[in-house]
Amino acid sequence: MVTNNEMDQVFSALAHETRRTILDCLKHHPGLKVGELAHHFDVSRIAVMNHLAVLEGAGLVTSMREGRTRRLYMNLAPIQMIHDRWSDEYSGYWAGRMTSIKYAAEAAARKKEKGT
Amino acid sequence: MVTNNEMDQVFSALAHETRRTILDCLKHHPGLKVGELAHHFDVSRIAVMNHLAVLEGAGLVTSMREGRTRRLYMNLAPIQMIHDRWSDEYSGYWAGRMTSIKYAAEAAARKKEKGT
DNA sequence: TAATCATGTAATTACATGGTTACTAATAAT
DNA sequence: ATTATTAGTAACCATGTAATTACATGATTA
Repeated sequence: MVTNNEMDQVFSALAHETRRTILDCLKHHPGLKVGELAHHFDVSRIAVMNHLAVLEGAGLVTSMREGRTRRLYMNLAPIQMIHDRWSDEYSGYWAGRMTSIKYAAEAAARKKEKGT
Repeated sequence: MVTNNEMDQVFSALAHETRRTILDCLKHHPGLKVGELAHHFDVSRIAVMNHLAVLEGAGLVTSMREGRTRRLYMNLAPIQMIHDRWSDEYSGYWAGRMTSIKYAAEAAARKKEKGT
């Protein structure tokens, strides 16, 4: 089962570009250390650590101690679980790929109009 | 294309139980009016309207004016687009369903331990 | 036209988030 | 043993979020 609280944590973890980029880093470089990871970003190491705490809280990042360092790993299982549940719950409501592309085009057009 | 900003909006829209429940309501009752929707919740009508604004900002809810009322509809296209992109980007990194179930069991166990 | 009803806006409040700097703790290296 | 390195904690600040109450707008209906 996946609780509402867990969903809150997973979705808000994903709702920040830096955190999504962290996941992407860990995808490409599994086992990265905290400091190494922090180098990839403009914000302070502390800010990155805060983001890590959010990701770990959501279960999206796991880590293993190794001396005075910590090795970090991405874990997509929580997303997978939400995905599995939603595929069932909303099966039949998903638009086809073409429909969603059409929606994207319309959204882009709307944004363009706003700009004038 | 789906921009980082759009992803931020979609994920933070989904990161609140009330908003997820709103989507669920609109799934079951498409064309619901604002006031009718608000009745389903404990919080004030204004709070529900704020949540609606967030969902509309993310493109997850659309609406059509009809006299003095507004009819609301769920739109899953933004989620679909993110899903399509991630399936590509992270294909190969998804754990099998069994693995994610195993993860869930471990998470539950960890939580139980903490409680003692 | 006046009364009513469905929405929407403004102002306010409490709390959460994302960031900073300064300091602490613990391991490794000289 | 001292020093440097890596990670974590504390305190703080600005901004954003989620909720509230009170008021405003705008369409129906009596």
